[in-house]
Amino acid sequence: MKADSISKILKDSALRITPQRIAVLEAILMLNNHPTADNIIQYIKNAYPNIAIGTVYKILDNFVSKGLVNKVKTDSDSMRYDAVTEKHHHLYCYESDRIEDYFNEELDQYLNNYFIKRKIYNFKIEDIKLQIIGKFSDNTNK
Amino acid sequence: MKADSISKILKDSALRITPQRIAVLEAILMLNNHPTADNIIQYIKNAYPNIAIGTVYKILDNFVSKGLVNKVKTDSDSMRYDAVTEKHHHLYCYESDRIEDYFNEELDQYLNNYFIKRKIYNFKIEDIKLQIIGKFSDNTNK
DNA sequence: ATAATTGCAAAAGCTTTGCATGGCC
DNA sequence: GGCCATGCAAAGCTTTTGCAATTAT
Repeated sequence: MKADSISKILKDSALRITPQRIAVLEAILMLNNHPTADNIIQYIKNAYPNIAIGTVYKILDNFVSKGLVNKVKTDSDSMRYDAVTEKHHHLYCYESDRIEDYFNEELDQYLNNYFIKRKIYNFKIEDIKLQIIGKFSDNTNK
Repeated sequence: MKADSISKILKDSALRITPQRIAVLEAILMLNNHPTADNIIQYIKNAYPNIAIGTVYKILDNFVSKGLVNKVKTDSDSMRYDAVTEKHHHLYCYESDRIEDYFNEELDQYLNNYFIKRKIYNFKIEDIKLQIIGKFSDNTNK
């Protein structure tokens, strides 16, 4: 992805355009396995040896609060980040650390309708995310 | 819950019965909002001022590996623990930190069947967990 | 008896914070 | 120019680790 299109994404989110922000966003988009902050920092360091860890965390928080990036919950210590903002679910592989996106509008529709008919007492649903746990049949890490 | 029944649970899981383990398991069962390790430690300290933090973490790991307790992923820093081992999902309230269990066998059946018909390429599903995000209508924290 | 568990304290992550410097608009 | 973002280093939290002492079986 070109720096131009990334700049545009930042501008559209009313974020000041800085080289660090471009680098972080590009890293998340390139590293497709839902990178940790550390993955991102390592990736950036090639082109950008002086970037500060704190800066990356601040940028990530920033992106999250603007809805540009989402946090992905995992069982392990560190938070992972996801630049795909369309509604989707996740496939978790318990063998590798791989997490893949899973899109299925048909199922989302079904679940929406299901919970309209079958309300949960005392709870107003805003979103439903599936954690689909299992194993990839190949062994690549993409 | 009586110490007797808790001892039985430990014995059934082939775990050595110690006062610390009884206290931890009792705490998880009593604190119903999916407690953090720290919640558990605070709870235990009343009756048991000298319990070591490291011990509680070791006990929790132990319980998790025996399947007595499950870890619950959240957006926040700390892991939470769940003593309910039957298949269930979670309601996450984004306002409070409340997490409630949600059981629905009918829906589980449907999802099982759905994914038998509609396989995910390259992925073998072992379990599906719903994260149902929203808001409780009351304001209690139970 | 012996093997596992505990307590303690230190250390190891990951993430946040404060503040002076520098850069974007 | 003014304000916001960055770099740096320190500190905060949660969790893990190692080891000697203690306890369960």
